[in-house]
Amino acid sequence: MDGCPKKNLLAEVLRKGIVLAKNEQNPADQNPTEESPHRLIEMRLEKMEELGQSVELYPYSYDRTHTSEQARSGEEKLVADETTVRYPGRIMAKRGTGKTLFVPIQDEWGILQAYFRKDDLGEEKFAQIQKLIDIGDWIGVEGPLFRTRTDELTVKVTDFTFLAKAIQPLPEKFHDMSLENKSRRRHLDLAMNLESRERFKLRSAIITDIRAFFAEDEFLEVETPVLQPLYGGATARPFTTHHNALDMTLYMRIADELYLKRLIVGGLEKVYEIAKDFRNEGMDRTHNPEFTMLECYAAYWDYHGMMDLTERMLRRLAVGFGDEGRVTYGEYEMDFNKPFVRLRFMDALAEKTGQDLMQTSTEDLVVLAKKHGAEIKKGMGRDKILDELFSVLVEPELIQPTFVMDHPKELSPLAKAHRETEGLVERFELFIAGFEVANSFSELNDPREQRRRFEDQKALMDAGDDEAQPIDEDFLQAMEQGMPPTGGMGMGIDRLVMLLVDTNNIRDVLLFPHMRPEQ
RNA sequence: GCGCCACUAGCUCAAUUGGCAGAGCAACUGACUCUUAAUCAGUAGGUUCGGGGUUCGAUUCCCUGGUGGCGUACCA
Repeated sequence: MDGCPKKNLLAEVLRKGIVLAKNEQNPADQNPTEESPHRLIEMRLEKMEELGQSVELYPYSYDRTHTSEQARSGEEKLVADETTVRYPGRIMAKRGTGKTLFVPIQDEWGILQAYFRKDDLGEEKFAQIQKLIDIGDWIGVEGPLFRTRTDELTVKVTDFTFLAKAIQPLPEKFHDMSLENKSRRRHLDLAMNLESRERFKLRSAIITDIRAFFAEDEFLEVETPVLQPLYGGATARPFTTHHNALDMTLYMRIADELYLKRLIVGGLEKVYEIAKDFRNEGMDRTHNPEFTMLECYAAYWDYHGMMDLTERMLRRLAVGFGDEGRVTYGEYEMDFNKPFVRLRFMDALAEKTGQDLMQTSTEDLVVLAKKHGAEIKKGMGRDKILDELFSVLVEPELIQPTFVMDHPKELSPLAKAHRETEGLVERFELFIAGFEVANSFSELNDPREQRRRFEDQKALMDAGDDEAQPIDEDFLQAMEQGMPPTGGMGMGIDRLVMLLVDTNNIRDVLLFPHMRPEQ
């Protein structure tokens, strides 16, 4: 094998070839990197220059008479009346047969095809569209509508206006872009994928409908600070920033809860905010560093009131955006028309384990949890073990909308103690398709108790827990002014949208998800 | 954070044991007056993610850095 003559000969020839190529290259090629990478762009710039000699390259406006949708819906009358339409959009393809040219033009609502004929347009104009105007450019076409032999609604172009040049080429049209490319260059994703457009329009419509829902219920939409001198209302690490004029540290909010409660103290009885929150934590399929959170608070309500509100809201969304109240998510089919299941936390565990765990000793609880495959770490409190057990035994089965209520106390530092059962709090979480959609409490409004809990948090913080909350004296002072009984609810809007548009990746519902910088 | 996998033309992807880096779309030239993934003939396009190593020879094997995907952990 080693001395194979054929092999050595081949190697020698190849080596010579490489040396030759190098020798050729060195003297001749002064600028080897200059030429190739942008050849497509250079080509387009050249065409642009030529086109610029006869038309305005970047005109200021265009008078549209019809969108693609309006042209389609009004076709019968438009064709009968031989109405001249003026239709602008982006060129998505060019199909020429020498002296004719078919050009699909896309606007926000879809694609309408345009038909260019040399005989109709004359030599110069036809040469423009055929030679100088590229896929990706924007034009407005003018002419009557007709149906082609293959029954495609088409603008028969009598004149057209150049609207803007695309120096960059569009991506290839019949393969999907990678999720990375879609997320990094959303403008291309939106240009190429109408279903992506529809998804983001749906997100917008969902949020609009949520606002309408709260307006009908006479909630007041408010805005509270994003930049906060102290962060709170959740357990999470914050982003930190600096105010130059005041020379002070400010934090991006991790929640708006503490400010909304001050409004309740002030006498605004029903408030809500759709807030961007920021948490300095890991990113994955279901977490983005900035995300949209709905929080609402209502004076004189408890968590039962919030449960009713949450159920009404989600049923409305499922009717509006699902199939008559039914929503498909992956392999699951949920029916929002039926009353949501209401399941007490401890009852669910009792049913799964066959015993009342309120009475079980912590030692027995650890044994039980391990038996069911829950991960038990040192230092976990009794309630934390219950939570682990719950997430292993119960959560995966919560496909239909289900309120899990009355949690153990340790898990819920912001909730009011349960009015009947010792050791529990008045809280609910809404689970749908196996993940948590909403979280709600009868809000704690005793300032002495609130101060104790802040001090517990402070102790955790001093012990090195970087997710613990600092003591917020301003908030405590507001609470000392007296907050009426209040129900509060928080809902992750991004995850709600994921559910309604049936995707398992948060990047599909965020126009510009956070990405690591390229290179 | 950790683990596994991926990165090749503007885009989507090939490339046998380590042996001349390819296709489709987009682009360019030409033909074609109802096309619709138009068609036909031809042309051009590459730092194979960066850096190092092994080898006569690396897209391929090893090390290292980057980015991404999936899983997992933490977490609304």
